[in-house]
Amino acid sequence: MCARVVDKPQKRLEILRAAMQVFAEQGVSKVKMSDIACRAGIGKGTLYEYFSSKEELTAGVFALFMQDYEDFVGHRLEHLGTASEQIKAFIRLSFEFVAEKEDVLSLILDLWATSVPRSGLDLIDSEISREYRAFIDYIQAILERGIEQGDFRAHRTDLTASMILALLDGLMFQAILGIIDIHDPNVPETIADHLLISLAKIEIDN
Amino acid sequence: MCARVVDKPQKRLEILRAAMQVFAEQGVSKVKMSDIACRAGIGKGTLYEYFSSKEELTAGVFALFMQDYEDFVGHRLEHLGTASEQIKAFIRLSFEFVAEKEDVLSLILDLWATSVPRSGLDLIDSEISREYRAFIDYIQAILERGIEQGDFRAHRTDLTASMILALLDGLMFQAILGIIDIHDPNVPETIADHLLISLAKIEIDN
Amino acid sequence: MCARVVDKPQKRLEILRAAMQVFAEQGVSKVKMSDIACRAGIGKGTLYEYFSSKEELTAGVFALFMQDYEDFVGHRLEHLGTASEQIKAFIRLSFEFVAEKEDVLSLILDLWATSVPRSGLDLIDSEISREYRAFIDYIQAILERGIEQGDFRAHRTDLTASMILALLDGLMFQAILGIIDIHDPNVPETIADHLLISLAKIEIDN
Amino acid sequence: MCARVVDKPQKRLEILRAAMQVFAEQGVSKVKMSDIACRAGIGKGTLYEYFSSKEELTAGVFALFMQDYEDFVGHRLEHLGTASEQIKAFIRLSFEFVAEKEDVLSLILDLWATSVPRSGLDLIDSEISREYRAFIDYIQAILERGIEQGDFRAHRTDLTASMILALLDGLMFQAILGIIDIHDPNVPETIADHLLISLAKIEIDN
DNA sequence: TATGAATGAGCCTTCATTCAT
DNA sequence: AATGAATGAAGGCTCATTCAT
Repeated sequence: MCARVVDKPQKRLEILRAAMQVFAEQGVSKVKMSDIACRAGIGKGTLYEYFSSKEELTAGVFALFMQDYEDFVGHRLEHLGTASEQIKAFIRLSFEFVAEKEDVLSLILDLWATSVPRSGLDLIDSEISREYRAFIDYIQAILERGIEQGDFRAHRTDLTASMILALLDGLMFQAILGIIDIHDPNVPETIADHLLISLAKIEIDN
Repeated sequence: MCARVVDKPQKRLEILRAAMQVFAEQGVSKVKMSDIACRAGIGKGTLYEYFSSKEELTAGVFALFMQDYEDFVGHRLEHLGTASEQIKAFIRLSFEFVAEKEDVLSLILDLWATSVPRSGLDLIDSEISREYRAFIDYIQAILERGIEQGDFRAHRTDLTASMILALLDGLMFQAILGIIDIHDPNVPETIADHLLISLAKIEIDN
Repeated sequence: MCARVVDKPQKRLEILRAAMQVFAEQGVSKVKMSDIACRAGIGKGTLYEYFSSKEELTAGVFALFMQDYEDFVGHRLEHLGTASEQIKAFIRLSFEFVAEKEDVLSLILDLWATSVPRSGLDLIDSEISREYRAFIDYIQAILERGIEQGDFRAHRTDLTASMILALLDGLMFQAILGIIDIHDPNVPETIADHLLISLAKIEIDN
Repeated sequence: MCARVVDKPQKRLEILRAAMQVFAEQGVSKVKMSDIACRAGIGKGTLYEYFSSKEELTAGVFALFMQDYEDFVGHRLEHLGTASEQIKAFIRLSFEFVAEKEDVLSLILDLWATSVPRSGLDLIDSEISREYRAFIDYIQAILERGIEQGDFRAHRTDLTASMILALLDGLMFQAILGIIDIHDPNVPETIADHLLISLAKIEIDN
């Protein structure tokens, strides 16, 4: 009769948020579509109005998580001055992000596991790889600028960028396992210091 | 009088190796018990003579992987001299290990995803956590000795140990994604250099 | 807006009736869930919308059978006059019931075998025991009233009640084996006569 | 080399006794061949030296149980005088038998359930039926003799024989359920009294 | 548009039976 | 004769997906 007006994109987002929670709590492979529907407060069949399969929904959750990270970090980095400051801020913001997202932190592991090329979930894995490379490029660009501006010594910035992200990833894993305290501000501070020391121009000069 | 003689521990190991391969190729959750049996060249039912469930078999695979790593790295580290050398060797050996194990590398991600505390697989998760902490302690001990011996400046060795492992973990992830080349000897070299620079006593003195 | 409308209790009953048939034909342990689904004209998975396991479904079938018996016998007994008449009617109705239910008669044996305390099927066994005792109490009450009213001589009514049910159970077993003819009206008649003779007040008086 | 001398029939019997125990404890369908082998203290494969299948072994257990009953009751009945005494003794001995066999009592229910014609276990079911009819014939012969000798009134002895066995079967079931106390000597006494009253010549005369 | 009842392919696990020793 | 490791058919149960309402 009369078409109820539904904000589809909005509802889609709500579903993704609900799914993200449940995925984080139980792990992607243990979660049933009905669990997600239940958490989202909708019917099981309705999920399929927004996502054509569990795989697509999963990909959507992962994409959203990456988007959250980009939004969280990206916006606050742009107006910063030196490359050093940006690197330091990047590390700090990354920690803040995971601290804030603590409840869905374990999702990252599933995200990683799912992103390995062999998995049938091609929707996801190519996406992740691309996003990941984009982050590396982003960091690398900062490093390059740092070298240009005399902040950093010249070096293989691609490797350093990889290192920085690797460091953050690995620490997130330890945070999930409860090995490091994600809320301790000393941690990102110390990490950043170590890093900047090894990048500093003065080291080489000596 | 007496039945077929079988080296049970040996066969158990063969099954684990077969399972490790299949897990790496397809991901733990996609692999069927029949796949493993098939790869191991035995009947499906025979698996249950050695493992009471898929979960237990999975735990066994993970434990074996960790054991492989410990064996690979541990044995070659002991006879080395200075702490610096040991750290450098640890990084290099870790890279060598993953380069050698390239075919089962992606298993690590499943291992991690499975090891997050919430997952029902308690057999695994406590094991992983414990193993992981043991590694950190091991590195930390090297660092402490390095400080005593004047190789390294004084600092929070717990954090540095965490960092080193995090770095290696994160890089392994990138290796799996194909972002870094695990066979390039420059990578561990550069990583180690960065690290040692940031730990070196002389930097601070200056 | 709203999903398919289904009379769940009604469908549950239909499934139980179908299962009852198949159980009677092949024996509980030989019947597969898929057999039941097939007979009920539904999909295998649908069974699990109504029963969480084969055990629960089995318990449901048994409960239904007992219910049928209670309904069949109970309703027609109430308006009868003397205790003698009621006992006689109880025996006759029990025979009529099994004659009518001839097709599912053999189910009783499975029901009994399953109801023995040791079997894991606790859902069933406690139920059966309780129902059985209820029947005994019911008969005992009739006997007590018969004594009060001078129909029967005084005696241990609990034992007699047990006897009466035992007799009926045992004869049902023989009916299943084809040893007695359940349709012969002389059988319940003769049984009842024997019984009433042994209960009659006049015997003792003499 | 040298053939070990084994008393096959003896060992066969030991296996049957072991199986009888386990069947009684867990129910025929829940018992695994390995359980029986374990209880019998032999290897799983050895069972198949004595029985070609689980079905045959099960049939053997049931036959043994019937044999035990026949032996227990039969031998002590022969030298008794009147038919009344024999009937009374038969009831008492039946109770004594189940009291003595209390540990394997629940086996009877499985025996019955298995004996229903439709069950695939044809080995067993025809056997049971035949044995059962033999018992009825036996009782009937006693009754006939009782009539000839003037102990009992004339009546349909086939039905009475059925009744007597039905009564005993039904009471055994109640004993298994814990409804009657198998050790209470009043029970068989009372049962027998009821029965003999209803059979007595004098009743009819009056 | 929303729903949840229905479905059946698919998987883990069991266990009677076989057979090499 | 005795054994127990190996097997694979079989069955209970799950869950992503469909579709009638």
